[in-house]
Amino acid sequence: MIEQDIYLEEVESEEPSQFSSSTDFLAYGRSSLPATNTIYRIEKENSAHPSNGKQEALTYKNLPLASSSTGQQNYEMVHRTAYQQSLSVPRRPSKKKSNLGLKKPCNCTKSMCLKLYCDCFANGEFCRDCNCKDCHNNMDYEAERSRAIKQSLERNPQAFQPKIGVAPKGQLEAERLHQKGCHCKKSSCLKNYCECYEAKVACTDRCKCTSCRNTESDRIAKAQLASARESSRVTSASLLSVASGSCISTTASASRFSDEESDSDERSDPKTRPWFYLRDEVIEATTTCLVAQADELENSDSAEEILEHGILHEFANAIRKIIEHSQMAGLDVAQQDLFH
DNA sequence: GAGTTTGAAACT
DNA sequence: CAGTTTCAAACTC
Ligand SMILES: [Zn+2]
Ligand SMILES: [Zn+2]
Ligand SMILES: [Zn+2]
Ligand SMILES: [Zn+2]
Ligand SMILES: [Zn+2]
Ligand SMILES: [Zn+2]
Repeated sequence: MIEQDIYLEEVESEEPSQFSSSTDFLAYGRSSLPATNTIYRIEKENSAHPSNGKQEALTYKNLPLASSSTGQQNYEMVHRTAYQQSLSVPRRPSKKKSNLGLKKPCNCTKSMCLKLYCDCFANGEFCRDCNCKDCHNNMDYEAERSRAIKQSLERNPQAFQPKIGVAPKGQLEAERLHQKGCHCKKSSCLKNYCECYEAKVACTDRCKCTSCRNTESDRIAKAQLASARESSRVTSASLLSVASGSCISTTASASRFSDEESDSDERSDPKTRPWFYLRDEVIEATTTCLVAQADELENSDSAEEILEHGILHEFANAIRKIIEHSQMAGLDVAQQDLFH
């Protein structure tokens, strides 16, 4: 198992350059076929495993087979595309943030990964590092797989076309929308059940969704709200930072508490310093409160001014509480739970 | 991890 | 084409 994995890595690094770069036809969700006339035949060869003579390992070759002047989509081309991508689409590392663009393993159990239910198959990829059971989406079942591709294309000639239009090079946002549209009924198109929402695009008139909250105007409003929240969050945090003197500041109030003059820790009592009471936890708790306040106000159709007012009020409350606690000259003043 | 919800794909 | 079933992922607890 492990040995085979290593060997496949070797194959990947040896041969991918024979194919055109995948970036030409990678798109969200699905692959589009490269603009090429050449049809390749994929050959499977059995060869001894490099580190284990008994075990068979696979190597794949691409051989020019024919030329098509039409460029018409057929299952052989899909086949080739799949192989290209199986080489070029990076496997999803076991754990990593921002998995965008990386193939994520499927978990199919009943489709043999030969129906569009399977994301790997639907993306024109071979299953690799998947958790599927009884998987036939690999070169061991080349014929069956080709038949399945052909079937899928018969049912829907667009089956392997990208569902979301590719943003053309120069034109931004041109038609980066769902081509067929969704048919959501209960998600308001606000959960990843919705293909539009999942692709981070707005629903359009192509969609036949009911009670949609993923229209273009919905998205704009949401973005504005988020940016307002973020800016207020940053403002709050920076205000607290300035107040604590952790910022190099030219303001009088900050320089009054400047730490520069005192070289030694003992020279001035830490308890007289703002930063002693405005530790990271306190700042974080305060920020959390402010964000929570923002969230509350967000629901009541808030003009942005009202929002800022409320947040400022909450900020004043926080500062007041912090000062109260700092005046209790106890040993670990700031360690008490401030917001209970 | 188990159980539920969801909507695309498949089927009739 | 419409109605139903199947399926795997998204989600919930
Ligand atoms: Zn699968
Ligand atoms: Zn898979
Ligand atoms: Zn599979
Ligand atoms: Zn939707
Ligand atoms: Zn939609
Ligand atoms: Zn919608």
